[in-house]
Amino acid sequence: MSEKYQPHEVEVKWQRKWDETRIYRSQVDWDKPKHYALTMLPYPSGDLHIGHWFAMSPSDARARWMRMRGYNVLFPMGFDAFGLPAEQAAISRNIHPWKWTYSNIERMRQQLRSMGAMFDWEREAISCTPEYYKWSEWFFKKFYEHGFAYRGSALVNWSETLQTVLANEQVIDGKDERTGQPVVHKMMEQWFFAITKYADELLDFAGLDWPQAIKIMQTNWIGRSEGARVAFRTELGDHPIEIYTTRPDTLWGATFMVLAPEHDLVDVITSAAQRAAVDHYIDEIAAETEIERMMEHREKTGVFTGAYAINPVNDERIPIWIADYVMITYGTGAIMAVPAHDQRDFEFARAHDLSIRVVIQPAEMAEPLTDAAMTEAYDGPGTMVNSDAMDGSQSSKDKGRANAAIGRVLDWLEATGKGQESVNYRLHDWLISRQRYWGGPIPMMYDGEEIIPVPDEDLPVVLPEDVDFMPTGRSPLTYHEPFYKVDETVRRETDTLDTFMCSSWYQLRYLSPQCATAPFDAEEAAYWLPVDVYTGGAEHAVMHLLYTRFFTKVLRDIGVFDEAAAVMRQKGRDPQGAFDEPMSLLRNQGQVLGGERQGDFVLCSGREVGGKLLANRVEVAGWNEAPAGFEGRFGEIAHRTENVLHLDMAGLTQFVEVLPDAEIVIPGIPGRNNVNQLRHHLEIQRMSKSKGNVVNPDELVEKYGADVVRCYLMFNFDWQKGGPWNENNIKGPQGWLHELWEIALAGAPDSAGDAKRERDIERKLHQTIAVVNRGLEEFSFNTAIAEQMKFKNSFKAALRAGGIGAEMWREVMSQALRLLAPFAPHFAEELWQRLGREYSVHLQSWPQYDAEKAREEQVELVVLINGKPRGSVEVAVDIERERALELAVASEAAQRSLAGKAPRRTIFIPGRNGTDPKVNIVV
RNA sequence: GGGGAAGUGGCGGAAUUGGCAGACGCGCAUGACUUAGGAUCAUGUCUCUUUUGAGGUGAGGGUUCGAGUCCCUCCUUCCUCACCA
Repeated sequence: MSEKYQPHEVEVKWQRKWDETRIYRSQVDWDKPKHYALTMLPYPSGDLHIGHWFAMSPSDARARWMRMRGYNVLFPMGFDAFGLPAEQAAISRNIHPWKWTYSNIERMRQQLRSMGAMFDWEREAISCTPEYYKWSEWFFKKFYEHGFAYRGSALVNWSETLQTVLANEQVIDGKDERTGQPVVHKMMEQWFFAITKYADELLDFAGLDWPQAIKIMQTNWIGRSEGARVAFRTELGDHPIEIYTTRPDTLWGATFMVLAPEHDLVDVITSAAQRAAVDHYIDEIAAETEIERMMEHREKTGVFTGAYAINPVNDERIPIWIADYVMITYGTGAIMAVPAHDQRDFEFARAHDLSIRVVIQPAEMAEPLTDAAMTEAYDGPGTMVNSDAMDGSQSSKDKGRANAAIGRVLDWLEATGKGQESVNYRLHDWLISRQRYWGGPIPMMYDGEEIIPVPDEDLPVVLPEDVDFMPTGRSPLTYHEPFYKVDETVRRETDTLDTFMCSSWYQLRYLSPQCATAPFDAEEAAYWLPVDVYTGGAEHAVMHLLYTRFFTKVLRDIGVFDEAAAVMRQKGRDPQGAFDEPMSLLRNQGQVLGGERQGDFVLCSGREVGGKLLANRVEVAGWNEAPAGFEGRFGEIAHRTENVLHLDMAGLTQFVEVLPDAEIVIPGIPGRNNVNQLRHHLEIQRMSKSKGNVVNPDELVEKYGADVVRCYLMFNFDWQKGGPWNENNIKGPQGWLHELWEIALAGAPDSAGDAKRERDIERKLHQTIAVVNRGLEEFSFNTAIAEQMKFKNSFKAALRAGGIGAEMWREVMSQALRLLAPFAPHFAEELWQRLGREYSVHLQSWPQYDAEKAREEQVELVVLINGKPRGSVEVAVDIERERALELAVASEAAQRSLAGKAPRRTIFIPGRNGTDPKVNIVV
């Protein structure tokens, strides 16, 4: 009996040895091709989550593969260490954020090491250290000097719970995206980054190999739209009210205007008679949170201001209302309302008895459309009517100038000076300041109204440690006098930087985390940039991933990369485009979800038809046994397709078709229920502490060893999709490694080699190499491992059958272990050593795929009859078309189907890349 | 409501450009070994059918010699933005 594989001893041993021998140290080497592989850095929350393993260990496998293929690979790791949780821990548990963060980092570093990844720890960067945030501050100053950072007043998202403002990107459904607490809009003076200056460039993804979904999300977030700005003046006084519209072709249909309640002009134009009503409405709206304001299917409320505007296109007098369905944050915060052709305006008009005028006659309608006949707004294509000189223009479904009517009106507006063609963005400037302590200080000072940047030689502005964390909600910096009081008149900024700013450039700090004279070393940047492969979660689609693109573009434009570009030229590399985008290729992993959940046990009654129960009543039972005397079917819903339930009762599957009008009784849910509400036992959900379905990676490593966990994560999921956790499946990869261990320790056979059998295993090996390469290339880690399992099966069978000589055995093992090394680094290293090979397997070159060796000699010629496989004939791999047709037609399967007749048609499908050729015979 | 992704065995999931659907693994079944097995090994495992054969990738239609893959209609699920003017 051979020795068992002991993961713990082996893994710790090799982790130490790798450290000691520094085999993962990455250094600039201009003679080697570079590969910068980056995986998103974690926030030091306390413990490494299985999600971190799922994101990082496949990324590590891919980085290792690139390295073995001869690339000089940089695969760094660090911590995104500023942020609110540390501060909350300080307040609630009286522990300093430094201490909390550092002990978490300490712990997570150990957990990361247990993963066996090839992180180069010498390049570790931690965003909350003065050595790091000095350069965050420096960048802030650069942005300020070049007009990309400015202080401005704006309506911002304020979180009462967090006592800070948040960026738009951090607010989801009116709630803070981290804590789920509501936010309110507040007018405040804050620091902004001018990301909107790059709106158009950020819409350009040319040359980026990023997931389509991310590109679309960013495009939607930026929200570019084309239309016109038109100023309506008020009837009394000349207060122009500028509106933005994407439908200038409906200008003649504007029967009223609506301003957002927060609009500046509301106060100016409101009549004395309406003053009380308007003020009352504004107060009501202000008291609402953003969540309430965004409730679906809200009634369209609003009040008349008492003022009238003049529509510049036809000089009509129209009333001005305020309503909360107009958002101050979009466009100009004011709209012309065209109820006939905009659903929201339509609803508002009907609710407040405002007039509706049709100005687009529907294309498909013979009779003129009248407002009385309308039950909803018409926003389809048609002909402009009631629009003076523009009548007859054709309005299509297209947006912008692609629509003839819009184009014509835009020209007319420009020519008459009544309006301008205009592009609008949903994107707002990035609100960068936070009223919190645990962030990078903003290096600015104030002398009264005057803004004074902190001189470079005084950077970094250091976060004071001796502060009190009182549960006031306010940042301790605001009452730490030595910090904010620079001298008698000068006060220091007490707001800190959004942590997303710190993570917008961390890929640069990894290049030279110890560099004291610059944010990064120019030569390192010249060699390593841009990041070649970036992996991480899709939840950062419009925050981090948009910010870091913006950041990179600004740095490029203000010359931060100039020196690196010079080094590139000097080394004979073209810097053109190298600094346009931070990451050339991006892939998102999916999410590991909690395990299966028990489903509903149901009692179904109805009538039996053909082995199936047609149920007219389904009741969800609170127990798992049928009551005595119950007739019908009872069981757990194992599966459901449409209205057919697959009931599992004592391992037997029964089918129940739920009739459309069946009564469905679910305890606790009164009223009519739907078949869709029935839960089958596969329902899965996100892992969370409150659901008690969290998987702890430390325990898994303890139980199975890191390599088994790595292989399980890579093998059992489609990495880009994620899926439910099922620890039973870990037996697959575990058994595979176990068998490999047995094979390796059994040693080389002493039987003589048989040429044909050795050729067979060699062929399989090279076929495996090809599939593993493709799997790693395409982030299809599961197929890369499946193919190696298959190879193990073949090799095992071959060894049992005999005919594999010692030399071939050693050759196969050598290659197989190198294929395995990126996936199971410790295990492969251990066997590599036990087979007497030179340290380290990770310093070996990747097995070279040899197409000639992978080539099959004999293949199956598949005979298809009308496209369905019906037989096969063994033939040579390079069989000619004519010969294949002949053999196929002569085959038994074909003869049977043809029954003496000639085929109507025959099609030869050659075998690609060694796959079987086929002949389709149409009879 | 807009935008996007996806629906394949009991389960996780495979299937280059349309070319043998269900690789690999889990589970399950049978057998072997064992004092024992939640260990290990072997064999089998889409469905129906006696062989033969027939059917089968959410539903329905279409294109094609041939469709999981392409097109149209619909259903379901997930993600995302959301009164976006």
